[in-house]
Amino acid sequence: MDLDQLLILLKKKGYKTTPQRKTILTVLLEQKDNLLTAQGINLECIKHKKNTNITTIYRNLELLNEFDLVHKVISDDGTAHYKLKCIENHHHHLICKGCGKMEVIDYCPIKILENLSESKSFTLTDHKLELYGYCKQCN
Amino acid sequence: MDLDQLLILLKKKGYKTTPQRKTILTVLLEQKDNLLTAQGINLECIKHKKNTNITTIYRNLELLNEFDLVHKVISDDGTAHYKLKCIENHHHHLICKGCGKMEVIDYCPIKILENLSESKSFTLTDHKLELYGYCKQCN
DNA sequence: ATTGATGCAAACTTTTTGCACAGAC
DNA sequence: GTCTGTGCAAAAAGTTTGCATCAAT
Repeated sequence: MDLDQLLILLKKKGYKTTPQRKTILTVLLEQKDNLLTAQGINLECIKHKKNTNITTIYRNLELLNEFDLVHKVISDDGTAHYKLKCIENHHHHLICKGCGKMEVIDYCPIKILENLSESKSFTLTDHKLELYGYCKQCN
Repeated sequence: MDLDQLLILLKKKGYKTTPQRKTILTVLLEQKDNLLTAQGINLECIKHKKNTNITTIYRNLELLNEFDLVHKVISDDGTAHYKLKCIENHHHHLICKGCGKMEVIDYCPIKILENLSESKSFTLTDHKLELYGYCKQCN
């Protein structure tokens, strides 16, 4: 999925194409599987010399989240990190308890735990699996 | 692990036994595998007629977290939820995207995805596996 | 022309910090 | 008596909201 496809998708839903929206999506597309905070996106926008108000960034991220277009991960310090869903090929993250660095691992949950430590030279201490969906009442 | 054991453990590390600390630990022990926010703990303290300043709660949770005695889960709205690690028998959570309810599932990541939907009548839409540990540099 | 989008400032929520006083050892 | 713990108030950080204005369709 590229910039134009995303914009067309939003346009179909009644959302306009604006320079700010373009910049934010461009930044997210560039980052691929990297997780970025709202502040991080802001900095990237500045690098592109396309200053974008932080409020606008939040509002666009919320919009993207509504249509399930971004993956939102909340880190241990409570800050939200985002990346586009459309470019991810289903994988997960290694999060270093030392430096907080988030690294991508390409495989899916099942059976990765054992052969992970050596292949990434990452010492596993803990893991969190959170499953989302709808419970009996909400279904 | 019960209240006295926890208090002894902390005392060994140089931390004093105070009524507030006792109340907070008592509340956490009662909740077993339930996840509680700092505010939630506050409410429970009030129910016990042992009012405890919210700051004190945060400070004690931080202390417990330092010694890896609590499990800290951050939800999608950015609020931290806690429970004691010492009473959990390694499991994970189902988080309803509708109401946000967090329910315990007793098994571990591997191979639960397939037989989950029917056994809990929970419609899975998404899941997040986050692995924590130390990377090459931090090791 | 209409309706959504933006920018600014201010509000809000959760969490953290500074400081004086209280209390556990 | 010492030193950690507490409560209060204020600050900080991230995020959200209200409102007037701007701009894409």
